[in-house]
Amino acid sequence: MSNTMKKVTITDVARHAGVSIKSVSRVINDEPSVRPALKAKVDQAVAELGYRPNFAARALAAGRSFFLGVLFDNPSASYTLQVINGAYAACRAAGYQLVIENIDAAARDVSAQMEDILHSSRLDGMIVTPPACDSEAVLTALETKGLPYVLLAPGHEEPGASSVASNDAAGVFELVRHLWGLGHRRFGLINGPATHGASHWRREAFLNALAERGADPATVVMADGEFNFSSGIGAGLHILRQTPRPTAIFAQNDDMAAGVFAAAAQLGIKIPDDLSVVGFDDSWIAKSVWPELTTSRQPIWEMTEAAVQLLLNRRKGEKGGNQMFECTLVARGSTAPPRG
Amino acid sequence: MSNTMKKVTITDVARHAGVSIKSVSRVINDEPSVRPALKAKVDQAVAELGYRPNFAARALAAGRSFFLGVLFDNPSASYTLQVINGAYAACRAAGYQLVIENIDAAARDVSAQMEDILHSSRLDGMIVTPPACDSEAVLTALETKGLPYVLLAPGHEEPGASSVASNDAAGVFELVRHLWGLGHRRFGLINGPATHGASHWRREAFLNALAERGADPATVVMADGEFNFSSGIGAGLHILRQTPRPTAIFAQNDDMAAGVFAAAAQLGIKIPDDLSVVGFDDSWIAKSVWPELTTSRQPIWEMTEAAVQLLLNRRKGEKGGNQMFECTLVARGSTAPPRG
DNA sequence: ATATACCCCGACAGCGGTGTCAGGCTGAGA
DNA sequence: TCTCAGCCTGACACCGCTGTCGGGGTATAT
Repeated sequence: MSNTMKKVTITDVARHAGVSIKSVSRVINDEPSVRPALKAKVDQAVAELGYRPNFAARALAAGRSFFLGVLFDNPSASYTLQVINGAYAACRAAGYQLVIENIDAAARDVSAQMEDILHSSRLDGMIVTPPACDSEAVLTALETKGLPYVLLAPGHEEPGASSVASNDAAGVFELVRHLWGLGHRRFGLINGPATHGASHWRREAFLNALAERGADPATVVMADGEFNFSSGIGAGLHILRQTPRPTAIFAQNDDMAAGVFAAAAQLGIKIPDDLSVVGFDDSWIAKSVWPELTTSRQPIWEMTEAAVQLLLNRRKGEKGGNQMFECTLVARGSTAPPRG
Repeated sequence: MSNTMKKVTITDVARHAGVSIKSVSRVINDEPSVRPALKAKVDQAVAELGYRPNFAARALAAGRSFFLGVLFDNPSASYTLQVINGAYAACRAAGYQLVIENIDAAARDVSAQMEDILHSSRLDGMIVTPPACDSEAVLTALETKGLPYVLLAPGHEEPGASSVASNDAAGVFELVRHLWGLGHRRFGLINGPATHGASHWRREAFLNALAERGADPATVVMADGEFNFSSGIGAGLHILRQTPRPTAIFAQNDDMAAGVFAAAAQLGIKIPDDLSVVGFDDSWIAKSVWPELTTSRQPIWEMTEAAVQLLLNRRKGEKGGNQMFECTLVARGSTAPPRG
């Protein structure tokens, strides 16, 4: 093991193994056509010396940085952190480093921000999270810079772009099946902001699923939110003051669903006795309310790992693809049969 | 501006400005003894060519990486993200990159994990967040590697180490003053885990503040939590079932305070009418409950920025220091005079 | 005008790897 | 046994920037 502190370089390894530095380099990089015997010698020397390649030197010589970036726009705590964790794990496993980048896609100077980010940190690739992945300016910047990127849950079909998405529609269908099965017939729906693609397709999926069961979509009480807690309160209050009051509310993400809890508390409405609530994402907040929130789990971790893989594969010349992940129903305490 | 795409190197700038590359380097690095006229020429050339120094080359030549790490152990969403954001901003401002590192300080192989992290990513410094900052193994690894580090809210006095802390005691005193002023006399206290230094001193501060006002600390109903939501529920239930029931509960962080909300809801206890609740940190969850949580704001952003500065200054040979930040009371809807 | 410091600036050698390319070794075919 | 691919391996330049150090310029004193 590495008793040796202080920088061991490739030259040391080469000398120790009695081969050339280039050969060591080949072994390190898993290049083809390296005879097993050579590889063994080198591997042993590496182990004995505790050698670790120097990032900077590799980056400089190879012209790549071994850095992958994740671009965030809306730092919604739970979602963001899940993405970070997933990407982090995948990166480390691949010998890459993860760097976080933030922009404000709503601002006027998006292009300048992107220019700045892309220029200053020489990334090998970038994962673009919603809603940045739907920003024209962001994609253009990426494109002109020629940086490989993969879109996470993009709201639109980008011709040649790689993407990783979740089957939200199926997830929503499950949710509806669940609620319908419990006996609910009067529904409330809280949409997300129009800038997020998810807002559209989750709404469509919800209304379609209802229609499929013979319900009249026109009876659904809708309200708009911002994918955050406080907007959920407002939307929740709006919906819960309708007559007849819905017995179940679908909030398009967990944060807004939590807001509905607050709204219900204010109005003295008990969950799940008087009202069932479902969210979407199964983010951290879903288990931070009481009763815990029934929701549809989006496999964010897996999706992010896939995104990293896509990025790495593109380096090897492979074409990017479009992967789809399934959402799964997570039934918790916030849903129950309607009373009466 | 930079119409020019494709790598502009320091050589290009030097040629364009009619100076040597070393002079450009000097200007870039703000080295002393550079005549204004020279600096002006270089700056102009840099601007005209849209030059950005290459990270890898700088890192390789200078023997530093321009990377700062933040070490996390307990990915408590809100806290973690606030730290990341603060550190991110400070890093970018200083021309550094931020890399996130996770470990499991409770695991047996902490040393191996640290070894791995420290070896593979050649950081220039590291910010160590709680509770990792109190892990013997972590600090030892840092020390033997000789990597500059700064402790964020450490639970103990580490002789030569730099640290940034918040004045939790004062924050807790404020909280007590607030509750006492409202008329509360029977209190509940939810502690954090023993591995966190904060658990100890927040408890002491709370009991002292009460004693100072003539209350008998022995009447305080205590329960232990884990600094997370669900443990807050359990602790809350425990406390709220006591007779006589406390009229106010201090949970040592916001997550557990939110748990108390859930516990109260289960027992049909109304906040703030029947029970006042206060937390600590003013993290994201404080505004994700209803009524919003009265808490003590810990200036995490500022603290993190300070930590980065400390790290950067140490590079310049300055000695590290120990900075202290004040906590401020944030009165929201979860506190009110006790009923009756 | 000349000497004496002092202050700037430039030439050059690496930092630690990787890409290129030529040469050596291997095994198959004659 | 000799020839000729074909597969491995090694020598070397170079990626873009910074540290060192010596030379030249500038200002001040004489």
